[in-house]
Amino acid sequence: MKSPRQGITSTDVARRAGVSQSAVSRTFTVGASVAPETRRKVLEAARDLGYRPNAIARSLITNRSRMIGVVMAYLENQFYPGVLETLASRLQERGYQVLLFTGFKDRNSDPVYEQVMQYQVDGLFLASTTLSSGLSGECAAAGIPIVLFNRTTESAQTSSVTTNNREGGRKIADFLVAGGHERYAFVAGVADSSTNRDRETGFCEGLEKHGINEIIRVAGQYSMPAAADAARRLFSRSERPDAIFVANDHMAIAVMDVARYEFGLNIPEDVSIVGYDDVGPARWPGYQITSYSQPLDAMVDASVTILMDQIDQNKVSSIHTVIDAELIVRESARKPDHGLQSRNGQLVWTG
Amino acid sequence: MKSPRQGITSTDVARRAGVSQSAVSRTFTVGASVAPETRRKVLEAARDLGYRPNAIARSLITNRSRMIGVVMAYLENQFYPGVLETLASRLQERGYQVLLFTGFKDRNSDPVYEQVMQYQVDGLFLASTTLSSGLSGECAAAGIPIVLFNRTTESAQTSSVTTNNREGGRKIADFLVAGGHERYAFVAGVADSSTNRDRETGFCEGLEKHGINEIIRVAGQYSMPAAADAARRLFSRSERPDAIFVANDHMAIAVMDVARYEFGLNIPEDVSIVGYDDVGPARWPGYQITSYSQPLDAMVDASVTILMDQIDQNKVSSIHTVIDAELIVRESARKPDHGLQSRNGQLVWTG
DNA sequence: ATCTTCATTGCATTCGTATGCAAATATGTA
DNA sequence: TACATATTTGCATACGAATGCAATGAAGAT
Repeated sequence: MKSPRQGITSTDVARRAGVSQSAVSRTFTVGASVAPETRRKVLEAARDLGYRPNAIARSLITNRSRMIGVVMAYLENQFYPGVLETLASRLQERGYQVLLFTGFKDRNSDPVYEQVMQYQVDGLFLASTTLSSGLSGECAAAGIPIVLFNRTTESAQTSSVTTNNREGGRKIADFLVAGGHERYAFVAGVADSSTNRDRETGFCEGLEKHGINEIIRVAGQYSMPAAADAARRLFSRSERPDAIFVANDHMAIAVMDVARYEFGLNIPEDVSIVGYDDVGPARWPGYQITSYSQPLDAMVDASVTILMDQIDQNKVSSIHTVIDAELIVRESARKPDHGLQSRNGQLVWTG
Repeated sequence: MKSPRQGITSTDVARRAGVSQSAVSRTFTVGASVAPETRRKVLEAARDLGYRPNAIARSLITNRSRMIGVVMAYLENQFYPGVLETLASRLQERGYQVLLFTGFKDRNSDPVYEQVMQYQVDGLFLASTTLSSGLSGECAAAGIPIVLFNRTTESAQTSSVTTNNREGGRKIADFLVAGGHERYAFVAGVADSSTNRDRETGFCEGLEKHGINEIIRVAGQYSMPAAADAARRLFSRSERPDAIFVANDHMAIAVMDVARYEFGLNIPEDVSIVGYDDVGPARWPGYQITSYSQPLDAMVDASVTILMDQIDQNKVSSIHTVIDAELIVRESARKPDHGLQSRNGQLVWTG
């Protein structure tokens, strides 16, 4: 039981070291002019007192909080915790912190919006389908760089990092056609998300190119229960599809489980399933999902680069980075007899 | 392309509204004395200018950042993203933000430690096995309340929230014995984590009570690959165990996969597996893990309460909250013919 | 010894908001 | 109307660190 609650300030250190507060500040500022002897005295005093620079006070005067706002509506889809982890890691390497906004699935997201603006974040990493539009306008006006992660928009003042979702959809179509399927289905994510739209467009384009014009489309809302429902509808049809592209792995898992445990189907003998993201469970022996891999590290690096550049140059611009990705072939879909290639231990579809 | 980068301040608003800066501040401070008419003028001016209070500046003067530092070494175990999501949600409801520290699996955690201290967090939520000891001492000295989540310690100045891990271990022992097993094994987490230690102790106690003194112990390090290795060792023994308690579900999944796909074992016919946490995948049809459920919401609520109380009272104390939990019975372990009870749609072991 | 040059240092101010205090105004009472 | 009381307001200052500017001192050049 104690309650000091008032910290050691640079002035305290200065007094003990017998120098001015400025000298203390300069000691903790890289590139500032301090004599070696002064620095030594300051560091000693600082150590004795247990001094740490107050990041809040620094932020006020420098007008830089060194915090990046990270907005992720939910973390249930395993893809996002992974993103968060590497993102935090990369940012911390550069001396930036993560101010996290998440868990507002159902609640109103207005407060989030207010908080983001009040905390003077230096940049914003948006990985949430909702509220992208509102925030981006306001931030652009405030000169705060934004990067949309795994989604994009036409807005002139936000940047984005995605994989080539449209090409991904196309390649998946090619792959499934090469596997010799007959009835194709698509389990969609949230309809108005750019990512879902592009994957769907690409998939349809790809199938049409092969003369396939009938695609059964069901909505999975990027959620497991919704995807499971969608799967039930699919498998209850008289003409059951034998090739299903599910807009992400998170939903694909639900679809596979319904296929196996509710309809007794064998995968891939009875039905082929292809996912997107290549999340952890996709690699588990029970799933082995053939999935379009989103290279997480590269995507995060690209995002961080965009943010840092704009912060350093103090100007907001609109950069859209599209990362190359591959279709990793595992066991959840029938394999074509050509176009497969082994690349560092993984089988890849090269068409 | 633009670069304003200088915000609207309370003084700007004051000028436009024809009042003092104090009046503006008071308008945005709950409970402060402002005449309705003044407030109206201020709010109007604020809206016109797009003013938002600067949380950084406020923190400096109030000596409260309204940020809680959250330290989670890694998010791979699905339990933690769930915790993070509800925690962020609860904190935001109370006007607190989450400053997240994660992704330092391999890297040195010293910098993390420095950052936490510099950012003047009002409290600290520690869900990381490592670095708990170092941080807790320093924070206690600085008067910052800490709560250890899902781990505990004897330190007089930190609080903790856990389930009754020891009793959990005991109940699992009872359950497995009631199921009529013969050879028992334990797949451990990180050896020196309090959580693992308690679960193990309870499990051994429970078995001994039934006269079982031989338990095969292998180390899983709370990681899937390590747990898979551990499982391989277990199943390669001449006398294969038929009852395994795995210290958490994350590892249990790996153990089950190895059992099924590498050793062709049937679960629970050939081997019973019990996990801990009751994470999302434990409920997937392919796993259906019998697992000791950690009530996430209750644990988070308890943690938040502890932190908020101590922040409000401005004193650090040591509170250890132990939450009641239950063994949820599913299909990964042979079921006893007694002691089971259905409770809101789930089967629970009541011994 | 005198003058330049350059590195260090301290002073004073600044960032944007909150708040104690005293002044000013409004409200109620006799 | 005069006075007491309650409410509202602005002034001035504080929070902790960074930084432009001028002063100081040391080193080097002549």
